[in-house]
Amino acid sequence: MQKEKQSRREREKLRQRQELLDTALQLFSQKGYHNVSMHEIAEKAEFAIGTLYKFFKNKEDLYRSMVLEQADEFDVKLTEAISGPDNEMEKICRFIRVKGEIFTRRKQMIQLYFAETRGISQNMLASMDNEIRTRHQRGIEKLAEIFESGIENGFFRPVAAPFYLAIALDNLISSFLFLWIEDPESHPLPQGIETIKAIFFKQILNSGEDVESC
Amino acid sequence: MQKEKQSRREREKLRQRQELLDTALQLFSQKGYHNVSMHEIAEKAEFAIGTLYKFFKNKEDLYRSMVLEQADEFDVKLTEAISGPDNEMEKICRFIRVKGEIFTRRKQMIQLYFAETRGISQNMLASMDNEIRTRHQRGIEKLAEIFESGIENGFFRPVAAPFYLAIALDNLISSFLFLWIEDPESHPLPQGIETIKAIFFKQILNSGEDVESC
Amino acid sequence: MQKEKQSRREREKLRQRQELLDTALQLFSQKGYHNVSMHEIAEKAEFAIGTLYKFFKNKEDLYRSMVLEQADEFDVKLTEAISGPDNEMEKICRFIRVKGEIFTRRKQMIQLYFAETRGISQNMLASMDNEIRTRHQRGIEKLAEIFESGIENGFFRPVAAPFYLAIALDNLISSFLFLWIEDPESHPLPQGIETIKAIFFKQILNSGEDVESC
Amino acid sequence: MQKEKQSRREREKLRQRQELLDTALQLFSQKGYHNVSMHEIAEKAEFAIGTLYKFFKNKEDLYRSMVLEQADEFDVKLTEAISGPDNEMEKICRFIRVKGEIFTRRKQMIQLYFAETRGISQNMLASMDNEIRTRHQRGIEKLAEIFESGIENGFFRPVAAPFYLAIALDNLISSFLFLWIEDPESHPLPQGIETIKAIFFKQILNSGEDVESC
DNA sequence: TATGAATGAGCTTTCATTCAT
DNA sequence: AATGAATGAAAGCTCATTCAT
Repeated sequence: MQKEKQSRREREKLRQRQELLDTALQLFSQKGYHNVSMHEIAEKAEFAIGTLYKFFKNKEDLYRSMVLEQADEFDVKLTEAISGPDNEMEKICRFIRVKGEIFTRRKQMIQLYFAETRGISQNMLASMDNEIRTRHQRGIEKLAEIFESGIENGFFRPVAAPFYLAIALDNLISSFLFLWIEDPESHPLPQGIETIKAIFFKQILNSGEDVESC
Repeated sequence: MQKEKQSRREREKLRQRQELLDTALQLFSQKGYHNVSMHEIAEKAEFAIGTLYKFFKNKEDLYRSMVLEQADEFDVKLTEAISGPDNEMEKICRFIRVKGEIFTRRKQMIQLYFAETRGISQNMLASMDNEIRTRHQRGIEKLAEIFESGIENGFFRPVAAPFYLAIALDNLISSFLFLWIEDPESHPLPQGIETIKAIFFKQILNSGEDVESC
Repeated sequence: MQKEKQSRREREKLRQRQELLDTALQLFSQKGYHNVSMHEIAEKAEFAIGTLYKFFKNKEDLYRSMVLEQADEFDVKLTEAISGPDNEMEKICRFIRVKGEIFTRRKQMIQLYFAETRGISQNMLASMDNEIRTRHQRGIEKLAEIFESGIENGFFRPVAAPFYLAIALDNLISSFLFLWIEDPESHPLPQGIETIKAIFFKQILNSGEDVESC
Repeated sequence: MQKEKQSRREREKLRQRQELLDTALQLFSQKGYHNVSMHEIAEKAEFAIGTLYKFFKNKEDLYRSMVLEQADEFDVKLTEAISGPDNEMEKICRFIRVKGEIFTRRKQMIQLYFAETRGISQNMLASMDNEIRTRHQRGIEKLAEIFESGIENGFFRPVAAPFYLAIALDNLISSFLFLWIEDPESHPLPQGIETIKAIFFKQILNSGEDVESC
């Protein structure tokens, strides 16, 4: 019973922590790190300022935790998408689809994510920066492996190093997703995907038929 | 003589202004807008704080001026690169080359430029933001026109809308340039250019030979 | 008990606020608005600068609050003095007495009050200025009503419009009070009151005896 | 010739000084000491800031000089008014008239003058303050002498000490002048003068006829 | 001699963080 | 354990004053 109570309390604590992280995400992505005060976060999340500092030792820590949490989810999903027994084209199609879904559901997060994965972020924490980059790097490497095995079994043509193919694809996807986010009416997602297929896959696929399945 | 003196003073003033802008660029791109104080800029540039305020009416104005100056140079050069009487492939080759040169000479600036041209920046000035984006947009449109005319006269294959081709190319270039900036040894520029050619141009060119000329 | 605690805290808060207002009054009236810094007020009142800003949202707000508080007390007391069922002469005697008492107790305040009620103050807040003037105006009008009814029932002689009589009396009182404040030994209050009686009341009273009662 | 040139130069200098003082009066009385910058004064007077400092060693000195100059003029005129061989009533009539004229011509100055002659001024310079007060004091004493001699030769009734009569009259005049300045339409000057006569002179004059001559 | 560019002390205000309750 | 009042370092900015030209 003591244990159960303990765990109930702990669950409660985790829930509160999550609430703070969610509020932080919302405010930080809306206004940027320096334009959000700890008081504002505490107030919006309906906690006392002191409580905020029980969960996160300072503003940086809160920001760091929030970004890492977001990156975690991002990476977990993308890794999932390109794992499993399916063939390479299917994996890549799923990669595109999942990346699109994440973008759709979390426009907020994207700003943060890209701010951090690009060399753009001037954010305090070299360490956080590195951690996120490393993770993104690993994602890219996973994707590269797909291309590698795809090339090995004759699915793709070796038009470039697998790593570069992964880089190219990842960025092409992002480009069109950004376009779509900024103006969804003028640039619907399917159009972006079509373009990627037309430019990228027509070139690297040995047989063009499979592209349609995406 | 009076006139000469006048212009000497004015030149001196411009030089000082430029020095301040350079210092500001350096600090802002290293640490981010909110982590640089006006005193820090003044001190680093070896001016009194009051002098800083003679040149720029406030911090925002300084930042704005600095970013716009950078964007100006960026855009002027890129626009130059894709103007003139040459054929489309040559223009695009020059575009790639010039973009690479700019990246090479001004790593600092790039962070800022991308921070602003993407939807990432939560920076105060919607107006500045818009101005830069508009300019970048125009650059893309110029590039799109190249593709359009290239398609019209049978140089390129109409694999996608010219605007999307421009988006794709611009982003592919940036991707590999970033790669190179982060780790020039592992990812030399020529390799990036090769990849772009292999993926992008092999696909859209009607005749493959010209790619070599880049 | 909860309630009591609440009210204790609130009382404490009000006490602190009052302390700040008192310090502000002291410094502002000694040195003038622009010659007192927020840090100086905070230090003298033994609060941290941040605490000062918890109570007043900026310097102007602090000044405004302080002046209005003073004016409030001033006006409340003077209005009280000339209200009630007594005859006109008694009211006016009380007006003189109360005005004297206020001057006695609050030399500081007077400087501020006069700075504001005269056309002298170039103080930022037209609104505050107006509010205080309006209030002073109302006080004068009340006094004028006394003269009016005093004239109606034959107590005073209609030597001038009631409003002008009020103006004249109010200023005569102030004149002698200032004299006394500047040098109480040479110009004791009773002498001033005697002079007002001799000049003003001898002239407007229908029967001279009542003057003695003041 | 050298001398003449010298004096021409000196006259020129004086003219410039006067121009600066005039500009200073205008700005200071409009906006208050702390809301006017030395640059603003220099610019409005069309002098270089350095030149301003050639004439006045600092802001305080400029302000001081300007106020004293104004007070000088004020006092000179009022002293003139109550000097000469005329009888007391005529002198006092002239005093009222001249004070009115000064008010009329120089609303600006009045604010400053009163700000300084009352205990109101929190202005830096105790010395200036004292000088002006002393001067004002002397003016009052001159007026008191009039009353004294007027009493001596039976012109006025000794209803109060001459000094207090002077104080009372001076303040009554100011009161109605202020009233008139604030709202000339509702409170024309003649009405104020009538009231002073009715209240003050009816009481202290031995023979009422002369009042009309004012 | 007149100029005005340059200076930097000092102002108001914000906000991350602490700690007594 | 949770609270939020209190703290004070540090920011952006102004302006009186100086001094090289």
